[in-house]
Amino acid sequence: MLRSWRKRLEQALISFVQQAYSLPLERVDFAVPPRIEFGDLSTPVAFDLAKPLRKAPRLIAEDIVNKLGPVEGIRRMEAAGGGYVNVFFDRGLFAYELYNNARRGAAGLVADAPWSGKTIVEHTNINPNKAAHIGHLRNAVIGDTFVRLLRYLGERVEVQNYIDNTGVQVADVVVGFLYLEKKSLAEVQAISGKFDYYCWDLYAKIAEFYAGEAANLALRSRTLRALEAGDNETTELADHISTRITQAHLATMARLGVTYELLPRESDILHLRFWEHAFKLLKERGAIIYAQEGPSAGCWVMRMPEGDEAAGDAEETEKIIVRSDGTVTYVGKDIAYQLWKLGLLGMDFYYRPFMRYPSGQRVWVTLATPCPGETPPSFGGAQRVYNVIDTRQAYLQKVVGQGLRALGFVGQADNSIHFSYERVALSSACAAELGYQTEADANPRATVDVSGRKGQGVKADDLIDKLLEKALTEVQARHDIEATEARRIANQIAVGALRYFLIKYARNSLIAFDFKEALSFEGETGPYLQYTVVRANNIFRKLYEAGDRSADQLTALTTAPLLNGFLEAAPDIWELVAMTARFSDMARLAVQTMEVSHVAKFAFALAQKFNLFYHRHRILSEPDPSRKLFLLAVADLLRTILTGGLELMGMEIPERM
RNA sequence: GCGCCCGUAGCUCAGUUGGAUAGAGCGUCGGACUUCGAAUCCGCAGGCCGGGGGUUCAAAUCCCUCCGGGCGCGCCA
Repeated sequence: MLRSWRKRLEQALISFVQQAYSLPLERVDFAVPPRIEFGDLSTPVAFDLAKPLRKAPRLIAEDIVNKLGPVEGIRRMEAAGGGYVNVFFDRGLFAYELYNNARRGAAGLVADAPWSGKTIVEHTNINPNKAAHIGHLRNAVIGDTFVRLLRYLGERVEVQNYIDNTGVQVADVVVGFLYLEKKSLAEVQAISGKFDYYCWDLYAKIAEFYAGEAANLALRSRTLRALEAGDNETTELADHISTRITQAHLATMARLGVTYELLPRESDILHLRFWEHAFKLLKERGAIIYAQEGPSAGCWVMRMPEGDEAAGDAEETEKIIVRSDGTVTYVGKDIAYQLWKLGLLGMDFYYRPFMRYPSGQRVWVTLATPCPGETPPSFGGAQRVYNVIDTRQAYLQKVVGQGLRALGFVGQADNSIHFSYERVALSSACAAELGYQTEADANPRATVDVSGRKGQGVKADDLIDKLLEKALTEVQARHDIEATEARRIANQIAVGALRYFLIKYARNSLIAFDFKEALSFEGETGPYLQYTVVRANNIFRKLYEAGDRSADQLTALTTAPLLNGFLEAAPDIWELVAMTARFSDMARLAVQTMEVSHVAKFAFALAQKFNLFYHRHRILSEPDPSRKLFLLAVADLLRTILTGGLELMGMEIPERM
């Protein structure tokens, strides 16, 4: 809605500049003034006109203010500072329209029509050979929040979680079971308890096993080849491991409200010969070549230009795509997968249902052979793909893009976007707490890497359990309610705290994980936001309990003149109202910049404003009925918008806190 | 060596396409619960935005350079 108001003003300014100065303007930029006294919108347009008009910006601004004439919804304008044009809305009219839109529900908030085509977001992508840890959670929560943002803006989104079930990491655990623990498939199947935790420990032992005897490392290559060939006992064991671990990952993510639609498996890319097809194309185009000599002799490699070629110091590095033992690296398989995602491969998977969420939503998994039963939805073939992968893989993503370009898919390569983010490391204190380093080693400024290979990290389920336990204590300290209800609320709080913690940092910022911060429920945290909405909801619950039904017809009773009277007299409340209008702008910005932390920062700022409002104005005991109506409308607007913000972040609103 | 990222208050971090007096949280200290629930609110203190140069009417933001830190450059992913 704010956008249409802005548009109206922009049009008026453009035609005025055309008329008065005979200058064509394509667009006018607007900003939110730093303080509410400066108005509701501000434009530096006079600064841009200063040069062509050879006139001081301040004078141009005054000219615009004096001569522009009336614009619907604009109460007044003024020239300010060195040449800003500050614009003041008709507060009543604005609030009235805003409130009526919001009351229509989510649809009232959505501003954009969907553009044609489908968007695939690929996230999580944990190697299915061990339990998920805190680093994986950051990926999944950022990815899931981004998906919610895209859907809010009206885009058609398909969520994929790639299962790398034929890679070295799975092979390592297979080797661990077969040769280190000497277990048969049946024995592995019989392992009870948390299988992902069991594999976490086993995987941590494998490096030592390889280092022990030279022959041990050959077992990895042998296992890897068996996995690619398929249809053997080794593959059966690997399938059991990766499927069981994938189930564990999906269960962990479901605890946080993160869901998927398709699990594309790497083994199917191989067995359906997606890779062979892509390999053929790459060879035909000369995108990859066979290395006769040098360190990569016997491998198929892609040449990557490096340095400034024009300057003549063009050095080339080689990226191995097919190993000398004939197996394919991750990059090779990813090129084939990207081609499929963008609908460029001309081949498709087979599918079967993998599991069903409590909501009824279904997750599908790819297959290499036809499967009778339900017809799957149409997967793949997207116009645009976001790959949520941490920044350390930027080089590999570049190689994959290079591969697509070499095949002639230049525009499509640009539409396959690396959604890059920094990793989570352990703070020094945290690493010491977990016994990964001694107090003496601890450098308070440094961090310790999370490493699945070393078995170092905070496991996702452990962290969620810890949050849950703390939340339960807090809930029980405040309310005397039955156990299941307390647990449900504690769960909502735990999830809110964790998701907010993982979203509030900009994606470029490395998170030094610290239990004290992650487990905090005060200040800039998820529970703070939830508490804010709970407070607002309580007002309406109390009202209802007292038999007051006026809230049911708030919009009918709340007229623009009534709103205007109060809003003109209360700049702090107007500031709160005006801020809620920026919700859609914020969502658009978050998608444009691929920065989900904007949602977090916006929601927090809004909650702060509301808590201040809540503190200053007592609503239920307000004696003036029309003022009470006004305050109720403000609280109602706020809780609607803030609830929408929390939904974007995957946070639920507890009944009480 | 080459490439990418970062450096803002004691600590952890925000800061829209360059815009008006650089903001939060935590921590410290001091206040506010007979009130719609204090998981809250208010106040105090705390900054050559790593250094230097440049572009601009305007730089924390863009360019150059130096210093300090992280990551990548595997027949792992």
